Amino acid sequence: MIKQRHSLVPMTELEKAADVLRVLAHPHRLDIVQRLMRQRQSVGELAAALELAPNAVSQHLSNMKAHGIVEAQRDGRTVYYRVYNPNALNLIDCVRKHGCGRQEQTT
Amino acid sequence: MIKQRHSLVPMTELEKAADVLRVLAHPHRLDIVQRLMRQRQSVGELAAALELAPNAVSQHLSNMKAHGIVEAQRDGRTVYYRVYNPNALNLIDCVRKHGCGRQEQTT
DNA sequence: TTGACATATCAAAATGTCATGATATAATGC
DNA sequence: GCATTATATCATGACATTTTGATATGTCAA
Repeated sequence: MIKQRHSLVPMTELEKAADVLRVLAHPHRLDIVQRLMRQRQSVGELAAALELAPNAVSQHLSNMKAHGIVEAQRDGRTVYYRVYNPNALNLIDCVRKHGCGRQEQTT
Repeated sequence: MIKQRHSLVPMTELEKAADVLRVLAHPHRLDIVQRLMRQRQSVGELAAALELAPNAVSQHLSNMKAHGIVEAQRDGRTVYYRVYNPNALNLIDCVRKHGCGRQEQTT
């Protein structure tokens, strides 16, 4: 078994990755995504669960949708969202599993 | 094999995760981390590789150090950095592996 | 001690993000 | 059509981040 050195991800890819990370880097949006990982939910359900104004939740969702993280599905007058991008899902899972473990720092 | 539903990560944890994600959500910092994953590097080496001013790189590093992502080690007048937080490392690996795959969106 | 080099810190302008309230659109039932 | 409910969009002030140049610190060699 030969130890393989990773090749460097090119800048264009890093920019895309940073775009997605920036969207995920918000506690409310992380919370939304982890809930959508369990099952699809409507804007209103999420707003109630997170105790946020519906328009705030709608904005977070539209932000994530624009970045391909979630997708919408309208049913009557309620709109259900689900996680769309499986890689964002992987990332979230990574965050969830490891707690993204920041040790307490000595600043 | 029973299908296990994930428990929800509490808000306090999500905030910590978001903190780290926010720091990683920058193309230059991602680039720095992926290079440090291969081997430790000095500020000057990184600055040359990224074609950035040394002070800019130093600031990125100090930001990441403050969040426990990298650590510094001085050798003479040059300061070497390496990845410190193994979970940040996992996250980066996740980003690297999957390209953090944003499909092109239809906005 | 002085000069040179490597890194770090500081400050300010430019830019970006967040939260909030007001308004707009979409779908339903009457 | 009109009222109601569910989402979405827009605008704005507050706040955070990024970039840049100027300055400071730390280390070495002579």
